[in-house]
Amino acid sequence: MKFSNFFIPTLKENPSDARIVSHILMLKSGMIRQETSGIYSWLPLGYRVLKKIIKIIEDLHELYEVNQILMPTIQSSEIWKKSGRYDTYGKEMLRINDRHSKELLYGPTNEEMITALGKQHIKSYKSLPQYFYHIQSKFRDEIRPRFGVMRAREFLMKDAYSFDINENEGVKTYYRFFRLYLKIFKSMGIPIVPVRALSGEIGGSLSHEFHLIVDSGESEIFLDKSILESDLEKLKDEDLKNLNSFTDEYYKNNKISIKLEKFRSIELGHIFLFGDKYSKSFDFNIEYENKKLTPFMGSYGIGISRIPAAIIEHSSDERGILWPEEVSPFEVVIINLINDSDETNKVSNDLYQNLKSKNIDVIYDDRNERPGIKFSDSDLIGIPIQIIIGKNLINDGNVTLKFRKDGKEINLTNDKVLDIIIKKLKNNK
RNA sequence: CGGGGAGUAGCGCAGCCUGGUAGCGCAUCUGUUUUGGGAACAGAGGGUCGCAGGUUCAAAUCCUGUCUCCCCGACCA
Repeated sequence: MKFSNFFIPTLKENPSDARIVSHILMLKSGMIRQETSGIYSWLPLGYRVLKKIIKIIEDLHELYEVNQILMPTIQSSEIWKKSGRYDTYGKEMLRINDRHSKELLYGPTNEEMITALGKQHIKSYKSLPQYFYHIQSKFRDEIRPRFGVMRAREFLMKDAYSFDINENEGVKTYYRFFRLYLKIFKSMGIPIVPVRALSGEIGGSLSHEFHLIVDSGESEIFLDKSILESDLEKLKDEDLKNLNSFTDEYYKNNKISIKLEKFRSIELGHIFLFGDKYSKSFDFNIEYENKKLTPFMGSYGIGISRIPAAIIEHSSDERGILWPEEVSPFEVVIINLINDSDETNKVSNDLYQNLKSKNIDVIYDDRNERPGIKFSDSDLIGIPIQIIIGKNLINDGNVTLKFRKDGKEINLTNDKVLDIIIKKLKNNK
């Protein structure tokens, strides 16, 4: 993408409505636009980040043999009456009537719908286990939306659901998703911490949340610091179960007496093993060894649209955002400082075309703007690698490779840049 | 829902107390000069002052109602 064609309404001044750094930077960098309280449009820059996150989630769910589907955002009240949650869910649920006065709702989650789907189509125990997921907008009518997309009312969520023949198998599936989650966040460059949690509204016995530790986080967690350094993917199910890390709620309710450290954090994922709560209320039964079997279920959520904000909370400086390469809207930005030089134009353009042909996400700042503006925009939007092309090219045939995170600069002849960037990005993949 | 704050040009704000018909910075447009860290000068365009009603010769300003947004608290990915 050329910067001159890229729609990116950046702001020079801090928006008056934003308080926390991620909200400020997302508005300033033109990632999002508020439509009304707690409801946002994703503009090109923001949507690119979102799509990177979605791609990682999709690829890894595919790797874990989870079926991707797409359920509707609008649901009928009937299935919610069946589970009993139409009454208990409360005002968080946005209820709508259609022209025939039929009661509809904008789904806050999909346990009921997936259970109805399972009941209709899963007819034999031999087809279990079954795993499904989808990525879709949800609506929860929060009492007070805040912090931009961090606590929005409409938000994008990945929610997966599992059906197993019994609790034993359900627990295996649960830890399968647990590991999948560790892998997903690792692939996004996010140091995630799993914590034992209460199940809340969804119900059930086993539940974990996946948190990112940041000082501005809304949640509080208690944990044994050694967890932060250990490679959790290598642990056995049993060890994952016994990790010393808890949500504050769980910590207090269960009167945990071990000495643990308290951190502020953002919840990015939540998994539940809730058993037959929904399959039972839907009368979802399968024949098994001449008896009835009620599938054992779990659900596994990731708050996708919250992730970009969480990453920014975790990683920014006074100039702007610092994206991890894995989710950065672009991997490389080419900054051409001299717009009316044939030489810099040619080198910039060639490099741009070459990087694109190697499938590297590159944005080329070809605007007729002053250097200061180009530098500050690049820093603001947080692209990890900058290639600066200007005077040095004309004088010495050099371009400058600059890393957003530490500001380190390397001068190279322009024929070497391509190889070095390709090598660097490949090493991290 | 309780408590607080705010709606004036695309963005950030002043003006309101003490009514006299709207201003500043940034952005935008034109021109000239600039160009390795948010340029300078000259000129130009842009506003139903959130909305409705009232008071008044006259309302951004006073009064009443209403809508929206933000912040603090209880709820949540």
